Amino acid sequence: MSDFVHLLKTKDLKATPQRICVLRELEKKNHPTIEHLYDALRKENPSMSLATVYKNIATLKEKGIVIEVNISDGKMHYDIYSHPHVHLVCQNCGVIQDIDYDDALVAYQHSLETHKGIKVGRLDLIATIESCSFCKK
Amino acid sequence: MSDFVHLLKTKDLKATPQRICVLRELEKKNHPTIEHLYDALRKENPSMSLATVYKNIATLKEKGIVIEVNISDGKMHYDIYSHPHVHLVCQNCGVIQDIDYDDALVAYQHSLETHKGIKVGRLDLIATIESCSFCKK
DNA sequence: CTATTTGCAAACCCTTTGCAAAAAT
DNA sequence: ATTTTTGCAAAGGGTTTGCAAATAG
Repeated sequence: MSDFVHLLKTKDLKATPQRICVLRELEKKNHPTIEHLYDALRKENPSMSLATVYKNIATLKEKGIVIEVNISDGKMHYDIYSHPHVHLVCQNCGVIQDIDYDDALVAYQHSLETHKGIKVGRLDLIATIESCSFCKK
Repeated sequence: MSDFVHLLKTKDLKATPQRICVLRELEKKNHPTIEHLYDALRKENPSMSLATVYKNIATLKEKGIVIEVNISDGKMHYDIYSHPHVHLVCQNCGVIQDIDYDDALVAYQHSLETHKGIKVGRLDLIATIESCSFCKK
């Protein structure tokens, strides 16, 4: 049994081919939009519907399997959520990269909690850079 | 001459009453949505058009006077941009607060730049908290 | 067999656009 | 007088919904 089938079962979701394809496409780490997913998946399965992509993403989001990445380009991007991480967005080519938390970010979260007397549930951090190794500018 | 009129002139924008009202409403620090702005401004000026709010926000954003705050609630929120800051969003009541950068966040940005060999242009950071002093939960 | 999911189309926002009239400089 | 901005209505684009048929477990 593939990992995705198992993952879906543990979350009480049916392992439909459409759903597994969505996860497989997300796994490629391109941080695709709904439209990207739809275009890619329609090539394998021409009857795949746009609404199915939307519904599956909504379901996977509710279950915490997928997170939304909002880089303010007018469309939502999606990412499989494995552990907390930061997104690095290249202003030049649009590539989104995942960056693991480091000690300095953990320290910042602690400083926030200490100084503001709050408990941070989640940090959504998008760091914009002018160019990256993919566009080499 | 009011500060806003002066600000607009330095950015080569005409100081229309509608534009000044948008800025005044943004100044209240409620991080309003377009709809909030429209509803509030229509009370003072019933002929104020929704398209005018959109156009002014777009113009003010282009000039760097206003920034978009995306808390993933389906609508964009807006904020006057004075200096870099973080947004704290209460999951319970939806209130958005501005938090100034502190040494720990500056340290994190430096660690990113040092370890990844990148130059960060902007950090968009949204910290989600479960409850806040406004909803007292 | 039962509950969930799919696919289609229509409906639903929120946002943008075109254009003539009004206002700012 | 010139250029920008406003207001209206229509169009646009991404997302959601309703429902019958298909599928997973």
